[in-house]
Amino acid sequence: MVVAPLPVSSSAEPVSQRRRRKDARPSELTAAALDLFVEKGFAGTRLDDVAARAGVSKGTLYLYFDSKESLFKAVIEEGIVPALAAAEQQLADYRGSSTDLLRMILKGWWAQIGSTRLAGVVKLIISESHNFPEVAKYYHDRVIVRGRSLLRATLTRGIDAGEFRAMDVESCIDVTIAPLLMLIIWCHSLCICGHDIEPERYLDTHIDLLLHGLCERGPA
Amino acid sequence: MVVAPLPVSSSAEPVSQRRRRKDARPSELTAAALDLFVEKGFAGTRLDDVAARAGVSKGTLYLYFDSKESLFKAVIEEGIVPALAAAEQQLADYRGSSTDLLRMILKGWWAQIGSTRLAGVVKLIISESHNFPEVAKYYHDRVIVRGRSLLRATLTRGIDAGEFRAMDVESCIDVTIAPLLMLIIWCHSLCICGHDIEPERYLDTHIDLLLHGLCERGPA
Amino acid sequence: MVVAPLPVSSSAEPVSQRRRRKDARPSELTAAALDLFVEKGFAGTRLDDVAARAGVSKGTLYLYFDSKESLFKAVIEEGIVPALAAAEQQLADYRGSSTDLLRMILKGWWAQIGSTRLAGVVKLIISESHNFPEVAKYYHDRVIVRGRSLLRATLTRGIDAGEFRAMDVESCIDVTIAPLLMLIIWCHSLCICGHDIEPERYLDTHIDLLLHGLCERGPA
Amino acid sequence: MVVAPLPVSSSAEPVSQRRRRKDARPSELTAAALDLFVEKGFAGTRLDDVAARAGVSKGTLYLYFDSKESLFKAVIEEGIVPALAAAEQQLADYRGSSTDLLRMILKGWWAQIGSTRLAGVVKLIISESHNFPEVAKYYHDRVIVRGRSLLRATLTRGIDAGEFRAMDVESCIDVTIAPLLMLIIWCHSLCICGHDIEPERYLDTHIDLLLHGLCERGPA
DNA sequence: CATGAATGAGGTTTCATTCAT
DNA sequence: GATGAATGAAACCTCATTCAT
Repeated sequence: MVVAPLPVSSSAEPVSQRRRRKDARPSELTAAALDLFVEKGFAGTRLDDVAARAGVSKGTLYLYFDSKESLFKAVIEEGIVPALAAAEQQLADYRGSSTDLLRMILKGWWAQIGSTRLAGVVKLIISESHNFPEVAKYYHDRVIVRGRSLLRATLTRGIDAGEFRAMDVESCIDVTIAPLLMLIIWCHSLCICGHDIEPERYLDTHIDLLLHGLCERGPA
Repeated sequence: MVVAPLPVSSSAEPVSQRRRRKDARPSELTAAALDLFVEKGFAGTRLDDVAARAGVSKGTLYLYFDSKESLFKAVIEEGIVPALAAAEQQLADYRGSSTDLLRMILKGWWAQIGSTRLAGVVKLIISESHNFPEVAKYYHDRVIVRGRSLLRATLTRGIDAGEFRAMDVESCIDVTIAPLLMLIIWCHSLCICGHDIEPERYLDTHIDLLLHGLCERGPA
Repeated sequence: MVVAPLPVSSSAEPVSQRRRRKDARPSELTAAALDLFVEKGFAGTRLDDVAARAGVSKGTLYLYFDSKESLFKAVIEEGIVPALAAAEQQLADYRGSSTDLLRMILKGWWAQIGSTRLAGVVKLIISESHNFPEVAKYYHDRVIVRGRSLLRATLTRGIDAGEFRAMDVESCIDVTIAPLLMLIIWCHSLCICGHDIEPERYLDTHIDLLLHGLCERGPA
Repeated sequence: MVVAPLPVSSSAEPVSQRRRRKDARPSELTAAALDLFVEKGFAGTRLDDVAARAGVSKGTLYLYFDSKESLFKAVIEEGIVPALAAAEQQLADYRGSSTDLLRMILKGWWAQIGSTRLAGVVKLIISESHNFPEVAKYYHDRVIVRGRSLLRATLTRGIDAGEFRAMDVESCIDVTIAPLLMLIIWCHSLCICGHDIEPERYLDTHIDLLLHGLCERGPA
């Protein structure tokens, strides 16, 4: 029971203040919920706090979402798919070396997702998928499969072109993704405690090691 | 609040059945708690269920632990430190190439931690550290710092010996660890949904890419 | 709090569509409320549902009624009194045997009240009077007293004329009324479950037994 | 999820105070609930009040009943069936005139049910069956069907023996029962408001009218 | 007049914690 | 030492009521 995730009311006619507010509410609420779910986990988040952070009363939440669980699902759904679709489009007609393409994907991922509030969604999925199998399935089908396809195409292309060594592509995909996801987790959970990570340096090292590792004698 | 981390009752004198049972209780309880904390998260786990899984009454939990939170801390404390100490000892007097040492560390980590129930502790820390800063601090000081030292020493040794390229060691450590931690998370949270990971293959690829990436012309 | 019990707008002057609508509103609302109060009880009825059934917004209810309770009272008040007044008038100048009069009252009650939506009001009083003593008092004074008077007069007349046996009139009244009220309750509450009642047959049997019971050797 | 409706612990061995209390709890709770359900209706009854009346905390209710609804069902189930079974047994081997039998049934009903707290259960069914179809079905099958059978047998026996007129038995049953049920309703709901009923007189009149009505020339 | 978004008190339900047995 | 019945604070959720539009 989610309404109009994106209030695209670019018509010329004047919309009432009230209507504009109502259109904006769902994403105000999911934004507040995202922050708290990421911070406290699903079970640890109180709807009181979500409402307070969004600046509304507890009851208002229930005008837009049937239950805590449906709010959770809306948070996930609203977050990722649009971003991924954009990424796919952007890379579809890339011309250039696979090395550059791979570098561009990883950097782009950081710019578009990893460093934004969308990263919280990723954290959420990782933490809560055990308790929400349906959400995990949804996310798997809509995001993971497509994200892996992107990398698979890139790696395969590089191997076919002789840029990369012949390797087990499927596990290469996983090993490529893993440091990205851990970066999110570190930023969201563990930065607090002592050891700070500098994302740019971390990513550069990951890319450097990866491309060196993929190429027979290091990347061009 | 009593916590007997390891029921080392290897004394020769005969202990009564009841006494042995009492000594074993704490770790029976933390074992049950670990499973459920990993599966449902801290807030999502009910002490009823912990007690039921351990085969005792709910009240008994409070004979051994002051509160849900102290049970959580005991789960963490009991789990990791002994394992890490063993690993440090094992590697202290290693003689051989840094390449082999690094390979051995990663494989050993999987054998001693990643594939065992200790992995659940890691998952827990990752999921819940936000809500338990003290636990995160404790874990950081006792585990993360020492684990990173191990890798730092290995990488530095390899660079000094000319086996590895000169690189930014600190971020290399993180990038090396990340796939290990993600492997745990995948096994504990996401395996359910569709994409199965084969740990051995995944680790081999990680090691292969890493060593290729670290060496100027690939590992020997 | 406005209550227009009967929208008697039979004036000759033309009223605007809007005005006619406004006059009709209160009874549209009480009609919707009656249905739901009967079906779910007072506490179990949501004003949302009342408004939806009447085809107006929830706020509109509050233009006509101060509160849920005042809506309830209006439902009761609007329902019964007019019908009873009509019945009294109709029977005032009856000439004929008491047997026929009694038969006519019971049949008439079914035709005018028992089989109509007014029956719901009776059901309501029965179910909710405990929670609304004032409403019960009001109903008692306006309806019960007068209804019993009607029967008392009829029975007394029959006894005085030698048509009926001399009996305890007050309890005869109650025993006469009881099957009528239970008929309403059965139709409104219990018909659902299995045992169907055929009101005409039921009434005929009631009248037959009653008149046989009242007369020394059965009715003429 | 009801436990041991009747704590038949007449064994000689001493039971702990605590155990005895636990056995008694369910019926203490249903007794309290019955009172309030009858008085306020299902939706109008707060579990706080039920708990308070039973002298326990709100949480304790949930040790014995899964939900408000299951408490309601327990109230119904616990109440009637035993009483009816007793009545059936009592009448099974009756020898005597049908007139006396019928009189005995009606008087007995008042003594065993109508004048006891079981009457509240009847009131409840009447008020709430609309909202709880399953409960209504259960009650219909277990109570109504059997109660009607009792009367059917009696009436048929009387007609066959020539004591009663040949009549439509099914509707006679309903008309016989109706004043009993209304008596309960009056005692439980409407006595408050003015018109008091005297049950004994009311019943005598009902029986008098009924037997007179059934017999060709009045009962013997 | 009419709307329906917003409110918040109050209901049902859960669960960490206590304590008499 | 062990139990599990009892507690009550706090969570989720509902809905009568209000008020800006």
